Amino acid sequence: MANKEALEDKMTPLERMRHSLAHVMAIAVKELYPETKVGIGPPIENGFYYDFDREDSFTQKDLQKIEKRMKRIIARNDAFERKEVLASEAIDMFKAQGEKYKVEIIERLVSEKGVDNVSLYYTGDFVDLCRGPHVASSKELGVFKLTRIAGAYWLGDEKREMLQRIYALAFETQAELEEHLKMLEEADKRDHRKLGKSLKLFTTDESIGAGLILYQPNGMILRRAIEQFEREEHIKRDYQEVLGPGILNTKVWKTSGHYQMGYPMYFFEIDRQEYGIKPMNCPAHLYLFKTEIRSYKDLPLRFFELGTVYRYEKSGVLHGLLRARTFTQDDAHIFCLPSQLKSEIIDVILFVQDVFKTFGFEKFEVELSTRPEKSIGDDETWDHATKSLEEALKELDVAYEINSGDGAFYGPKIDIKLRDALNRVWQCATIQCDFALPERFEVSYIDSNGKKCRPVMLHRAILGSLERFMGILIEHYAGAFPVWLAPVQVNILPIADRHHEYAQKLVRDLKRKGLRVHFDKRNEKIGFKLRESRENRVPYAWIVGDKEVSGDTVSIWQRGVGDRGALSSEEAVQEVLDAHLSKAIW
RNA sequence: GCCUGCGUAGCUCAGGGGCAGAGCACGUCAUUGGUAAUGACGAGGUCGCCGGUUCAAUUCCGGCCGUAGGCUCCA
Repeated sequence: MANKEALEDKMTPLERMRHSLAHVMAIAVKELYPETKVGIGPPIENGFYYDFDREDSFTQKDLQKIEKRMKRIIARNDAFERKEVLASEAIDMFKAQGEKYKVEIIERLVSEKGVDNVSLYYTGDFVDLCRGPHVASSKELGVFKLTRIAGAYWLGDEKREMLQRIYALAFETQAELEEHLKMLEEADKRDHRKLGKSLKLFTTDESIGAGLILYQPNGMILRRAIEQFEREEHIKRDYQEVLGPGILNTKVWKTSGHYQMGYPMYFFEIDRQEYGIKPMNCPAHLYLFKTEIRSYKDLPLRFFELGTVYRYEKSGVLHGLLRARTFTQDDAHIFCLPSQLKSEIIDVILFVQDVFKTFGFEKFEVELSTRPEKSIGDDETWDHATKSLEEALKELDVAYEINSGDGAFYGPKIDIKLRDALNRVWQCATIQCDFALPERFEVSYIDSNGKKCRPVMLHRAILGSLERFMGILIEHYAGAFPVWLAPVQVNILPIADRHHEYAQKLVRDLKRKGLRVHFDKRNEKIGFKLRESRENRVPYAWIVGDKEVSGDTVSIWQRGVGDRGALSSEEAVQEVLDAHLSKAIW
């Protein structure tokens, strides 16, 4: 076993505290429910968990009892004592206690790592196998709160037994804990599923089926705004938009390999031919490439598709817009010469950054994933591609981390993640080199010597899935979208019926400029209409009454600003138009 | 797919073996108003679906579907 000092170095004091609290939780559970067998209990971001095996399920009430007992245990102020023993001794001891999971861990350590000794930690009467380190005594433990119970497979293996995991938050001070709870509350308020419902963006229905999204008119406006922007940006950058069919003969999925790999897709039969609903857009693009003899002069060739795909996601992973069974990718495939690889990658990275920034995301994280053990292609090809990716990143002076061996079996890749307003990380963009598909579909171009050659293929997505990105946008802005994305940009609120005619003129003015306006004609008081406009996060409310009609003005209420007073109607229209066209973020 | 919880009006939710409840939204009427909720009246339900127990099930039990949080997956 690695030496103690090295491990202590690796664990921060906070992690050590959380880790020790996990032990305290195990002690509490064993004291309250002695028949329970313990699994493992590591520190995690914001807290810790411990896995238990017990006949009865833990309930929310049990959590309170356990939490109380933990506090009592901490008050006892037991020391955490470390003791090193022979592995065989430890096995005997845990066997005698019936702690089969601990026995399994030690046996693994012995057989896989060849350890002789293991370390045990004694806390009062409780002994746990653990490499440590721990706090010296329970006095040093901070504040914590048990949060929830969840199922978790032993060793993360879905074929093994399902244990009960108790999650807890833990911090050094009460203030930090409360701050974190506040953050969770804020995240809950921003939940795209809740906002999606209240802002009438999208819905789902159990009669329709799990993981299937229905766009409401407001959601469709948001989606179209994103799509239109993407089309324009792609065309600017010499991509050609294409569209493949939603179903392709299964033979194609056999050629691509998805069929043999058991890719989660849907199949059905027409005229005794089996078809598969597309879970990816690439095969169609490969066939489109093959419709002509391509010259090296045609490369790079960039096919772009807003491609709607269907995937048989497991029921348990579905999550609003973030994980649905049908979604649309902003997908593109770039066919190029190996020598063009680097500059293509640079262009894609710049493209991604541009797009992210336009949507209001300033912080990104980049990961480069290299060749995994199981992979196809020769060393030279892999080296060249990986180097191209890496050089592109270096040339752009982009900070990145390397995920060694985490690439796809068919090629290395770059993933670009963004951070949202709550500093959460979301995986969106991906740039993947693919050596497999050009080969499998036998695509080629003619080089300057008249020879047939295999082009390199890049798969890339910027937003990833439009649904998922919309979910991220909703949470990032908490539903208060910038003008260019807002389903309703201006709400016109007349004070009384006699102002409707003037209001209608304003509606026309705005619509003529292509702006999205809602005219609230309801027989309600202005306070009520304004309140609702605010709740719907509409960026502008224009209030019109006698004063405005006579002066050809509007009284502007602006989101994030409040009552701005009167402005001439002409200037007001121009202001909204500017905010719309400039895609200003506020 | 697995574990645990949940499913009552369009929405948010209360209730609980014996006539199904509230607020908001919706409809009608009155009110024509100046920056976060005008008032009155009305309509709205196979209590997710199927089966079982019971004189009686929305309520208890089982299965299924959906959903929430995790796990596994999504590399």
